[in-house]
Amino acid sequence: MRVKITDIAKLLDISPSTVSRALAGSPKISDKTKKKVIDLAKQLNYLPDLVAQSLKSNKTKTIGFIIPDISNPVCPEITKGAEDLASENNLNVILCNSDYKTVKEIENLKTLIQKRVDGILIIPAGNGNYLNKILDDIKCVLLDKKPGSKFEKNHVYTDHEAGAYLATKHLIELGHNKIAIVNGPKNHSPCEQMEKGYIKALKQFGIPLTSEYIRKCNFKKEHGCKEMKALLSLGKEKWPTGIIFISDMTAIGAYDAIYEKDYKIPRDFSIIGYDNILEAKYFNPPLTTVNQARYELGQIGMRLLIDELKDKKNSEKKIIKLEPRLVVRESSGPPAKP
Amino acid sequence: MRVKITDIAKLLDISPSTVSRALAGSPKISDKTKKKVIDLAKQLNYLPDLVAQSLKSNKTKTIGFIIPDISNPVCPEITKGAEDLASENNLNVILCNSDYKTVKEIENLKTLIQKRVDGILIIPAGNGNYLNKILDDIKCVLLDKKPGSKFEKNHVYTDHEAGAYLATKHLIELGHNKIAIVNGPKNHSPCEQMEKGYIKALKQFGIPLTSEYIRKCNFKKEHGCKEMKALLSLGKEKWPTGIIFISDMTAIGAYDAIYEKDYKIPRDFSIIGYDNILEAKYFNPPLTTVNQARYELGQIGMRLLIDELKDKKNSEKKIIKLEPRLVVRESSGPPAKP
DNA sequence: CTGTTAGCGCGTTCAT
DNA sequence: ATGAACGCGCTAACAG
Repeated sequence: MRVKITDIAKLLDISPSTVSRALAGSPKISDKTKKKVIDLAKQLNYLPDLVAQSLKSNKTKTIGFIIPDISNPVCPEITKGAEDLASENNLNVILCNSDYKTVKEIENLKTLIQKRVDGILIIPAGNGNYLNKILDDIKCVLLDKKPGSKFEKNHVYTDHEAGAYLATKHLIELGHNKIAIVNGPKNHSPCEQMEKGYIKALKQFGIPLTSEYIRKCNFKKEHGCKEMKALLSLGKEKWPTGIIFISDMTAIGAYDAIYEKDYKIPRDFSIIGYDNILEAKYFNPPLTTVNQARYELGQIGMRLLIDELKDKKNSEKKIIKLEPRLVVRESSGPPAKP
Repeated sequence: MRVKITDIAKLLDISPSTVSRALAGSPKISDKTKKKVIDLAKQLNYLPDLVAQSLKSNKTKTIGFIIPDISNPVCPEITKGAEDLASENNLNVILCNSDYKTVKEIENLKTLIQKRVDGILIIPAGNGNYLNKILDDIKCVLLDKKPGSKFEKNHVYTDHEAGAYLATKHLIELGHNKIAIVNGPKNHSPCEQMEKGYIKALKQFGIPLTSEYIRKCNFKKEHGCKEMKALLSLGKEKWPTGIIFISDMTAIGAYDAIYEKDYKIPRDFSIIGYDNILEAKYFNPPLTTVNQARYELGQIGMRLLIDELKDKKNSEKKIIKLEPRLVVRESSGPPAKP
């Protein structure tokens, strides 16, 4: 059995509240009793029961953290940024994967609320518009989702519209005019933004949209490979010469499809990824990509949440936008002359 | 204010215990009251307070999960394996990073115990021998640590001795006899095992040990780069021609050091990594490495823990050993002829 | 300075 | 089939 406050009280023949106060360092307790209590507690290896404390205090010192998939290479650093700061503030993090499913996300949310977490950090699986009801009066921060017109929550997000715009413009300036985007699923906030940025750049440079060049897939390598194969099957005349992928992982899947047919990058296809994962620099050829500050995203999100936890009066919500940055490497170049 | 059982009771003019029983589906409650209660609960969006339940039941439905660093590319998949299974079993996971520091690890452990987690999954930061006292009567599973002679806990680990042996033997069979290992820090269980495997292979093939060829560093890219530079500074005569790294990330750091001096892989140096991260296949050249089943490690660990949670009688502890596998790619080849 | 009492929200006796 | 009373471990209000 674990030792509790009443055990110490009995052994010392004092009341439980005195023990509690002594342990809490209350100034009203004599130094003598304080010492007695603290010594015995140490000796018995007493550890306060945080569940009981939570019931009383209405605080759990625990944060819920919901992300799509920790094995997506983007997530670990976001998580680390959040966890590091939580740890510094004596907070623990419950990690939940939604697997990009809003149903699972909502289940996770309910459980977290039942566990009375002090706050929630969430990267929405979908567009996140459905979250306002559930999150209601929970302190929380939405990550990587551009806030809608009526935002009621804190937001930290990367300007993916700008990211996709930069990538598209880069290809256009290299001389490409047949540019495809292999985007993520519909109804996913960052992907919606990326499509906007892509279209904005094309329009700006007077390049007509081609519906076959706007494709959707999921975030894994295999999906990128499959979409690249679909593009290849369009026939040489209609091939896009520059392709932007939703993630570095899907881009690397495209490498597979391209090499399988003995084409070359960037001679035949310029490939641009997204995320700038650590390994992108070492791909063959090194991948041109859009860098986003992942650690900061998590860290700033947790910062906002912690600020809100400390803040008694329910002050105004904050929005923080992070700027992505194009990283030009060798997977992009001018298109082959016909 | 959140709605609680007593609220429902008052509105229905029945006792809290009846509500509690109805919600729990007790057979002693009439179907009529049951329906009334359940309907109202749904209507009021009642969610039971799990903190209060935990205090009563001594169960938190929460697992503590301590790893060195979620941003180390090995960890996410282990975590996913564990979390997926936890999720299926209505368990949540509190994620803690020890940052490879035993001090932080022990702090995390204490907090988790105070939060009364049902069990703990841990990848020890060091050799883990100090853990027996603290974990004492906590249900837990040690991950990626070879059990000592007197094991009192469940263990799931990869046979890193075999992994390093395979890598070393591969280099020897290619014709190398100057083989270095850039290992992880001392007192780290997997690294101790790897050194054993390396030495075993050298001995078996009658190759003498060279102390300068046994190096230690940390797990990040930069550390691998630094150690490779140190090896390069040994001078051409003493250069090892084959080098085994503790991780794919440190190996890729070595690529940097090698390319900086315009040497070639594997012409001048054969490089072998460890882990087989998803991206290793796409490095330039594709990295020969040792594959370990990461998702399975986490999953099997959680399986064991869940089994132990269900098991009333404190049954015997289990040890599960996973076998690594050499993945030969193009970063390893015969040494250059003198 | 210290002890007594009460209550956080729930489940579980023990009554009826 | 239902209600009253109690306790999980801790802290805070009240009393002295």
